[in-house]
Amino acid sequence: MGTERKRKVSLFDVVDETSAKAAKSNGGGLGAMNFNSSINKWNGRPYSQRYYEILEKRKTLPVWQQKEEFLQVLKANQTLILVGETGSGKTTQIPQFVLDAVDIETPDKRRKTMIACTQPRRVAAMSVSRRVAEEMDVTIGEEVGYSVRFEYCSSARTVLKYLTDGMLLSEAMTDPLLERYKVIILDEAHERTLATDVLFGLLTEVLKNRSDLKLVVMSATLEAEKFQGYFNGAPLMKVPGRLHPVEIFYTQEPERDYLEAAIRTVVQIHMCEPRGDILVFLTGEEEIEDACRKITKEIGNMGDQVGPVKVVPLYSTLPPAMQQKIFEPAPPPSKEDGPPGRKIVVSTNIAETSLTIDGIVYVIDPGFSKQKVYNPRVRVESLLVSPISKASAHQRSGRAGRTQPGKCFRLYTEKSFNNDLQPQTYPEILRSNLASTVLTLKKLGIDDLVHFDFMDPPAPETLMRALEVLNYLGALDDEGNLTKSGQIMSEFPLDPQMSKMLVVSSEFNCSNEILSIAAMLSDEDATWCYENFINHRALKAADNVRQQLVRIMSRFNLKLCSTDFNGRDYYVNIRKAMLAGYFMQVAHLERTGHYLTVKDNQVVHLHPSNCLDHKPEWVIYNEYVLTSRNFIRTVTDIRGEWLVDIAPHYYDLENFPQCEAKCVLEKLYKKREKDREESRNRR
DNA sequence: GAGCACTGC
Repeated sequence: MGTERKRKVSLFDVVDETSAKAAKSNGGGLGAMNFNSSINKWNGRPYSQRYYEILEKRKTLPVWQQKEEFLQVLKANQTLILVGETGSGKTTQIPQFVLDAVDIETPDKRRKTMIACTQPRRVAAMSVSRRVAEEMDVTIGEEVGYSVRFEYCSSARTVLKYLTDGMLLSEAMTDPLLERYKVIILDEAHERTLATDVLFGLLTEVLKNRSDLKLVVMSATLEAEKFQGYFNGAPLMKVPGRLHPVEIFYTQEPERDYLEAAIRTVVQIHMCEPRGDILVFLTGEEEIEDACRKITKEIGNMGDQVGPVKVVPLYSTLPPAMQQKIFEPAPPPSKEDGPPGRKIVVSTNIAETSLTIDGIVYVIDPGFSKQKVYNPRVRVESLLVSPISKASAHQRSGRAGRTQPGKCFRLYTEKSFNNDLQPQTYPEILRSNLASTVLTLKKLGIDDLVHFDFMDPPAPETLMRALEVLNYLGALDDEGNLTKSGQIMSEFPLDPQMSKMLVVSSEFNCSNEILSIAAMLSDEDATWCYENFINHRALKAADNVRQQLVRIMSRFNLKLCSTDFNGRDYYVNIRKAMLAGYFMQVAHLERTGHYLTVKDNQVVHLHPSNCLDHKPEWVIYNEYVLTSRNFIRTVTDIRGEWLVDIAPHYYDLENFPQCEAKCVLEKLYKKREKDREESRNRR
C-alpha cells in the first residue's frame, strides 16, 4: 500500500466554464430518463405538484451540472473524493444521484441494501434527511430515514439513510463489513471528527473485503490531495460552491488585545457601513458576555446619531430559548428616517459550522478559538485558547456571504495569516484521550493498533496510555486482547471508566443507583439543573440515557438491584462501585490543604460547582479540567481503605512516586495485614 | 467561585 499511496490521479481537477457547459448540454439525459415518469419509483405513488416545483430548484444547484460526470466516475471506481464548498448542494443531491444509478438489490434479489450518508452532527443528519425526503416526495422514516442516538427514524423500506458518523461506527460493531450498505458517503470529511477518522481506517479495510461496496468521501476544503493519497489515488471531483463574494480586510499591525479590537471594529462598522448584521467570533462564554455588555454600552452612549442595536450572545450552553434570539430580526430604526437598526451576534465556534445565521454581512474574526488538547503524560484533556487554522478562517469569512456580498475583518495581519496560521486544524484524533476509541477498535477486531491505517496516526504515547488504562480496568488482558468484561464495556456508549462502574455495580448491589448516576453524568450540565432546582429537559434526556443503559445491562444479564435505602451500606456500596471504575482518578488532601492527584502528583482544586460541605481526605473525580486553574469537577468522598481493597493492582506501592499519599497507603496496607492476621489468629 | 464545538446498538 505504501507505494500506491503516493500516486495521484485526478480526473476532474478544475471545473472551468467550458466543461461545466458541456456537462449541462449533454447531461440531463439521465435525469430526464428518471424523472419523466409521473410515478415515484420509490413508493409507487404519483408525484405531487410540489415535487416538480422543488425539482426545478434542485436543477439550478451547481452539483447538477456534473451529475453525469459524477455517475461515470462512481461507476468506474470503488472510491471517489468529491470536493465542494458551501452551497454546492452536495449533501442533499449526491445521495440521490447515487440512488438513481446504483442497484440496491443484492444479486440474488433477496434483500435490499441501503445508501448511507454520514454527518458529524445529529441536527444535520435529521434536518438534511427531512429535506431530502421532501425532495424525493416520500415520507420521512419510510424510503428516506435517519439514525442518531435515541432516534431511529427508518423502516424496512428505507433506501437512503442519513446518520451520524458515530452511529455508523457503532453499527460496524455488529455488522463489521457494513453489509447492509451498498454505498457509503462520508460527508464533511474535512472536519476530521474522531469517528470519521476511525471510519477512514475501518472502511479501507472493509473495501478490500467487499468489492461490491463503494465509498464517496465528500469534503469542503482542499485537503483533497491528502485524502487522495490516503485512498490510493482515488479520483477527485470538484464542484463549485455558491456563495457571494466576501471582501477580506486585515489589520496593518498586530493587535495587542483582540477583545478590545473586536469591540472597536463592531462600533466602526455600525457607524460607517451600510445595513447588514454583524457576527463576531470569540472564544468562550465569559468573554462573550463581557463583550456583549461593552458593545451595548458603547453604542448606547452614542445616542441617536447611530441606529439601535440588538446584541445577542451565542454559545452551546446557552438555554435554547436564548439561542433562538439569533434568528430574530434586527431592530427597526428608532425614529422615522433614522439610521437602520442592526443585529450583532457574538458567538463561539458554534456559528462556524453548527449554526447558520442568515442576514450576516459583516464577520469579525480575531483569529482564536478554544481547542481541546490532550496531554497523555498526565492523561488530561484541556481547553486552550489557540490560533485558528487557515481553513477555519476561510469558513468564518464565508459566513458573511450567505445572502449577499459581505466583508470579513480579520484582526491580524495578512503576513500573520500567511506565515503563522497552520493550513488545517489538527484532527481530533491527535488531540484526544483515546481510551474509548481503542476499546471500540478492539471490539471491531482491530488488534494491531500500531499498524492500523490512520490518516494521521496518534502519538504512540497516547495509544500506550489508552491501552494501559484499559488494562487497569480489566477490559484488556496483558496481551492486549479484549476480555469478557471488555466485551461488555465496549457496548456502552460511555467512557471506559463509567462502563466499568456500571458493569461492576451489580456486584456492589447498587446497579439501579449507578445507572441513574451514569445517566446524569452523561447529560450536559448537571450544574444548571441544580441551580434551577430541576430542569425538565435535562432530566428527560438523562432518563433517555438511563433506559438505553438498562437495555444493555439486561442483554448481558447484569442484574438490576439496590441496597436497602435505610441500611448503613446504601451510600457506601454506591461509592465503592464508583471507585471500581474511577480508581485512576483519585486526589489526596495534603497537609498543606490542597489536593494532589494520585500517582501524577498534580496540584488540583475542587471545582466551585461541587456540593461537599467539607474537604475529604480522598476524593474521586469525574473530570479534570484545566481552565483558569486545575480543577477536578464532580467529586465524591471515598475512603483510603477501599483503594487498597478494590484496586490493589493500581495501588501497587512498588511502582509509586514518593508522596504523602504513598505514606498513608503504606499504613493502610500494614493495617490490612494486621487485621487479617488477627482474624486468622482468632480462628 | 466557573463551562470551545460535537458524538455514542
